[in-house]
Amino acid sequence: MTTKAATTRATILERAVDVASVEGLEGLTIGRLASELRMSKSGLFAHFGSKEELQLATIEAAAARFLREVIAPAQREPEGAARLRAYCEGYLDYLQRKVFAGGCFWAAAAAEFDDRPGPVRDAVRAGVLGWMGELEHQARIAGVGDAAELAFEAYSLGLGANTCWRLFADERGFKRARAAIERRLAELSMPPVAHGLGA
Amino acid sequence: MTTKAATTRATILERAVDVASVEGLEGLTIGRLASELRMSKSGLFAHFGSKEELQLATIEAAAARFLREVIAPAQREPEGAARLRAYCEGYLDYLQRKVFAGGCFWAAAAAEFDDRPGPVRDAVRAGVLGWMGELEHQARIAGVGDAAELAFEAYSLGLGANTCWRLFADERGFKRARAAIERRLAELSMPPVAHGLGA
DNA sequence: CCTACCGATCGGTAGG
DNA sequence: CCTACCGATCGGTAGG
Repeated sequence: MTTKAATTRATILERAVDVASVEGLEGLTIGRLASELRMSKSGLFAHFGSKEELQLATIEAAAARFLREVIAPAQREPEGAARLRAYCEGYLDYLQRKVFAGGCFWAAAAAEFDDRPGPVRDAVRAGVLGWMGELEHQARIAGVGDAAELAFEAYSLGLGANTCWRLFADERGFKRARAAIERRLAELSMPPVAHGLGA
Repeated sequence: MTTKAATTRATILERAVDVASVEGLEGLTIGRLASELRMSKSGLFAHFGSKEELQLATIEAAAARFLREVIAPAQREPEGAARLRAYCEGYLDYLQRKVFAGGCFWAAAAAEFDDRPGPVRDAVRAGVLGWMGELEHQARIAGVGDAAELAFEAYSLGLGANTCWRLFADERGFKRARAAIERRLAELSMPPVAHGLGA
């Protein structure tokens, strides 16, 4: 039954996403994944046809999980500043909730493939671009002058919090990222003239 | 001669650092490194004794390069705000100058090993901690209230610029990181009372 | 989805 | 620093 095959495929990919978030998309080996799932290597392999296709399918599954856990909940907030804040909060929450076993899947995949041209890099790029695009879009709606600048800052603070937490087991990165974002958002409600003070 | 062996070892490690910044410390294989350097695998291997020792030596060599290219030049500036700014500028410069073939060695190594306990992770941790510690130390001397917060922000913006540059070939991250840091440093010269406005 | 197998490459060793 | 080799694992295939 094609339904059963689809279920098996989904089971494989849920595990693949967590393995890849810890060991990387290259460290995600077919043999290891198969033995963890108590399947034969070739049985698992048949669902994808090549390691690259497995990597691409894993990225797709990670995107679906990120959408479900971070993007969609924030979309209950009205567009603009409220949704932008919800994205930032939601991202930090998603790290703390360990939605992926090894911290942010995208941060790991981006660092791993950012210098290796090919379909895998393109897929990672599309995922990260989508996230940064959402941040920028909401910043623009919120009336931020340089929305791309704010999106870059929010994105960067998320990366920093992820590194602090995974590398140092230091949860203070979450608080620090929140503080930086809140300070930045607070500035937005200041009258434009106030911005000239320090310049 | 022990001198010749040391020279060979240094040559190996210079290459290893660049390979690792692109392919990762796990993707740094002894066979590949040997063939690139036109050495036998076992000849290269003999310098280190295990792959883990090669990885640790590679991290050491990367630390020396980072010290030479980023830390040391900034240390010509007086301690405090000037040196903090020099660290940030120097870091962004070092990315643009392609001091490592694959962008920031530390960003790549941290993402790769942040979930894998062991000596390699410990060494990466020590390197990143040293960098963040420098930032925090100078922020403290500059009289910043929450020096750790500022160090976290500066560190994060560097990570973000690195990702933009490597993943998207987007140089605007450098400008954006500089803008964010300059805005933040500009706030520091404002009278304390001004900080209360947005709170 | 399985067993059985392929060539290539991995980290590492023996012996010089 | 070399040649020659080891067992294990890699991605992938044949055939069912």
